[in-house]
Amino acid sequence: MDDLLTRLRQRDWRLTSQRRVVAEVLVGEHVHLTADEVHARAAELLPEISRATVYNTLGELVSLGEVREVTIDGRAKRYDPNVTGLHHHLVCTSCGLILDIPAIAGDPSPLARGSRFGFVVDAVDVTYRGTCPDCLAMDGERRVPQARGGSGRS
Amino acid sequence: MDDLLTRLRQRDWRLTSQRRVVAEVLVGEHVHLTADEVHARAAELLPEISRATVYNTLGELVSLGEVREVTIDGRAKRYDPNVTGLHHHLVCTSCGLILDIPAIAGDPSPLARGSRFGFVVDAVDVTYRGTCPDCLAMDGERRVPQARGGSGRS
DNA sequence: TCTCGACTTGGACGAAGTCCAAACTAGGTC
DNA sequence: GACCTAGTTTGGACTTCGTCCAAGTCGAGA
Repeated sequence: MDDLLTRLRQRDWRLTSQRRVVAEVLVGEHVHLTADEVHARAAELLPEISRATVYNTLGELVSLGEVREVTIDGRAKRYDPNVTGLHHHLVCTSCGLILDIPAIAGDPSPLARGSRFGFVVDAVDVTYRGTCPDCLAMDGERRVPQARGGSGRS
Repeated sequence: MDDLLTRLRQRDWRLTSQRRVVAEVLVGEHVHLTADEVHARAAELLPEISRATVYNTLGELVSLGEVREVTIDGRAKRYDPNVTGLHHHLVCTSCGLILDIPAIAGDPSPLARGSRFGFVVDAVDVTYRGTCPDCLAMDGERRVPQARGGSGRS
């Protein structure tokens, strides 16, 4: 966390209390929060923080490469503080659980694939969709799908 | 196209003119249209068709497995009529071009990856993001990014 | 401490998508 | 062909997610 703040300050990022709180929420939670969830968590620490500021700050953290933006379900974007290791996402379409899984040998190679089509590729998003162990166990029982936001260790 | 309509009718899908038009637009265009684009195209053939009907019909085609829903940029969902062959998407972040590229040996194996975590995986979305040849050629010239919706042969 | 430019705020706005009740119609039955 | 009914469509209201803007605030260098 302190590392992050130091890095940001080094890049002329003015360190306001709002930005600090947003960064804390993201790094502290280790899950994939939506902007609204970040706002809610941030507001617990700093009640007067505005939605616009949260959006601005998230956008900046993304463009600084400190946070990764993932769109899992086409609804709200989610913010993933895990940018250090290349990883993919395993998503439960029943309960919304999002798990980070490490990329392995044999996973798609960006450069090789893109170059065949003249593209210069700089990122690959891989999302596996399926059903998690818990939902599989619940089997026949009808369950109202609910967003779990991802308890994946990021 | 006729195959599609036959398949749908066999599944007790009531064949209305609205549904026929939406299916025609999707299959005819072979590109990745947004719901709004589908509505605009459909309205050329059937001016009184409503947005709600287009959304309903797209949702049904997706749940029937005749169309694939892809979220490329976190904005509008896009609808991909190519569900026959396993393929990935190559997206130009500069102009919005979307290209279908075939999956190849060495691409992620859904079942194997998911099972390590107790998941039963039924789909994988792979999106490569980068810059297309045209935008690379335009190089330094500042260009207003615009959605090209994807001219990829689906 | 002062100053200034970057940052924050709240509210308006816009795009994408959903919901609902009323009207309509495809397709089966007679 | 006429009738019937459940499934479909419509338009408009509504929700959610996100962006924009002008005015006010504040971090950090001088």
